[in-house]
This record gives sequence, C-alpha cells and structure tokens, in this order.
Amino acid sequence: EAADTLIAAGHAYPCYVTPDELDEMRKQQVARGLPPKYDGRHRNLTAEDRQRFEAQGRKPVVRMKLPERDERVVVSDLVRGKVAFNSKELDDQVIVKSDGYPTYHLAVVVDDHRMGITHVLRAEEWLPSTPKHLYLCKWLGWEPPLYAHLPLLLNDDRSKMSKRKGDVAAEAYRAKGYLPEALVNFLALLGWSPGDDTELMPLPQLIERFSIERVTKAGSVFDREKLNWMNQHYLQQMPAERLFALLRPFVAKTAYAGEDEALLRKICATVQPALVTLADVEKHLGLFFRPDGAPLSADVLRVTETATALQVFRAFRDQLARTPELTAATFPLLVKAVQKETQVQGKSLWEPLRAAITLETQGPDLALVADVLGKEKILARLDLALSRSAA
RNA sequence: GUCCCCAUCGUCUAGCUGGCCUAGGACACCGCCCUUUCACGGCGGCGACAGGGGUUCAAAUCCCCUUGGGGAUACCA
Repeated sequence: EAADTLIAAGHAYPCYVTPDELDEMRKQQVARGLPPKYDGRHRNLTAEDRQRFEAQGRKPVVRMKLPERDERVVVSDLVRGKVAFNSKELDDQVIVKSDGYPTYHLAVVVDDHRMGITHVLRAEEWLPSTPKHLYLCKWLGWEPPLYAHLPLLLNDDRSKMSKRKGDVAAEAYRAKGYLPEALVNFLALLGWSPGDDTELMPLPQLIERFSIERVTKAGSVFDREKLNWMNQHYLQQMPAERLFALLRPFVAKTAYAGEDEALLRKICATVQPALVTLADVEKHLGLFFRPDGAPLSADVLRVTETATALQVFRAFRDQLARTPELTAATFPLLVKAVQKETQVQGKSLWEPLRAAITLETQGPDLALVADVLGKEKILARLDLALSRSAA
C-alpha cells in the first residue's frame, strides 16, 4: 500500500533490472574507477517498456526515486547531534523486492509509523541509511521518529560484532551458563554509564538510571573477562534454591544426571562459590563422581608425592578411621589433630590433603567437599595416594 | 574509491557548560593482608589524555589539520 502510494506520487518506480545486470553494471563502474551505484536506467520507463519486460516474465523491484538535484539531508540524532548527508550520495534504494516483500527500509518506516513508535534506538551502522528513511517519511506525509544511533559492540579486533557472525546471540550466552541479569548489567555498561562509579545494577535500577544523554559515541569491545566477573558476582548472590533450578539443565547434560537428587542438591550448594558460569558445574561435578583410578594431573602428583604429604596422609587416615562421623564441622578438627601430630601446617598441610581427597589442586572449601564425599571414599583415596607412593 | 561516525589505562569508562586532574573507578595482571586449604573480601602496585597547530591567564576538556580505528556503500538486516 505504501509502495503504491509512493509510485503514484512519483517517489518510487518499478525497476526490471536483473541481479546479473546489476552485477555487470557495478563491475564496469569499478573498472572505470567509479563508485558502484545504481545508474537509474529504469527511472523513467514508458508503459511500453514495462509491458515488454513483463512479457519477458521479469518481476520488478520497486525503487525509491531520489531527487534529481542534490539536496542536503540532516539527521538529528539524540546521541550524535546533527549529521548531514548529500542526497547525491544515496542510491535509488530497493524498497520492495521482486518477490513482493518489502526490504527493511520500507518495512521499518511503515511499521514504526503504524505502531506509533516515537524513538528509534538502533546501532550506529544504521546512521548512513537514515536519510533514506527520512525521505520515505516525508513522502508518505509522516512525522519521523526521534533517532538515537548507539555505538557498536566490537570484537577483540575492534570490528563490528554481529549477531549473524559468531557465537554471540543472547541464546549462546545462556547456553554457556551466563545469567540474564549479568548479561543485561554488563551490556548496559557498554556505551553507557550512570555517571558515578556504580557498576553492579540490577535491571530495575538500570531502568531508573538510564538516560540517553549519557550514551557514549565510540564503539566498545565486548570483554568476556569482565562479563565473567559480573556473572560470578550474581551467581554468588543467588539463593541455593534458585541456583539449583538454574543448574539443572546443565547437570542434565552430564553423565551424572541420574544421581540422587538430594546429593546433587548438596553438591550444587557446595560448589556455588567456585562457579563463574552455570556451565562450570559440569567440571565440579566431575570432582565428586570421578572414579578413584582416573588419571591425575601433574600438579596433583607433585603435591601428593612428597615425604611430608605421605606423613600427613598416614596421620589423617588414622584420625579419620577413628572418627565415628565425618561432617563439614568435624573435618577441620581432624586436620587440626594431624597438624599437632605432624607439626605440618598451612598450605603444606591442606594442599596435599585436597589433592589426595579430591584429585584436584583447586576447588571449593575442602571441609564441604569432604562432607559430600563421605568417610569411606576419602579413606579409599588416601589409601590410593599412599600406595601410589609406595609403588 | 566515496560518504558518515569515532578517538582518555590492554579492555569498559569518569571527565561533558575549560582551572578542584600530579586524570578517578571497574575488569584483567602483580604484590601484601585475611584465611591452618580453595575462593571471597580488604589494601596497594602497574597502567591512558594518538600527534601537531591554534584559542585562552589556564585545555584531556573548545576549534582546525594529520594520523588511526570503525561503519555504510545489497532484491541482508
């Protein structure tokens, strides 16, 4: 309907040039050192011309008919101020494709008008096509919306980050275990800041404090490290119940999906302080369920094979064997007893213990882990460490 | 090529109406402290006004040029 209106008013016209012909045309222009541009060859077709093309079975596109004379078009942008373009630089843009579908340019103008859109906030890449949208509005007799062209999100090499290239769709971040609140908070800070040093802001606060005047002009690199930090922050804050609910789909993807639910719940709570993303739960789960005979890292071997380590293991094994019940609260007591007995303390005491018990050199609080693992398992692993050294 | 946008630490940024900036914060990195372990946390360190001209008593802040980066130049959005 809008296209028909424009054609009737002489602001648009059917164009029968085929993609192949356009290709050829541009190639020749480039060869002659000219900028590739539609040359307007179908701007003024006669009725006969049209009939001839129709008879050939050609389906036309509809193109905007930009003014013959050069005009100055000024875009008033909420973040960039006034930006001037020359209509001469613009092309007779296709607004309806040969399959009858409108292109973005026509669709966005018509759609926004019908929906009563007052503000168009879009990325900077759209700034150069805004003059076209302004023409469309003008010809259709509509008041254009207010525009704000936001800075681009950039890859590490400072090129434009595109949702059509790479693994950067919002869904991809969800799949990688990032929380919506973390992503939103992080994204809000790319190209905008509240003006003070506040960085951690939940959505309601973001909404309250946001103002378009404080939007920056330069593009910003998407820094995964900072996102990680923020994600971890929100993860640590989270109540255990909600965390477990969010963790479920990630647990479901692992080999441990069928384990006892109460146990999984306990593990998730234990592991919370060590999570950077939800997906990290997988590797931590492995820590609890890995088979005793699994291959060990060089670090684990290094810290479990010292003379001091062996001394600690023997003492701890004895302590543990004599303990009726092992809990997160009693574990440190056992370690304390070992310290007294062996005179080993601090890192040289805890590090080998952790490595022998969890088969990792890092992880959540050892007492908590030990509680989940249970007495029998720990005894078995200590024996294993002892026998490894004996061999 | 042409048009347009942009330019403060490695990254995100504060600084916008010029003096309070020997340029502040955050992430990352490095120390120290806390913790008998891991992490959290606390403290500190490293680290930037792209260059050159102006304007001014005074410029990161205003103007110009250069350089650099990015975007757009599709029957994609």
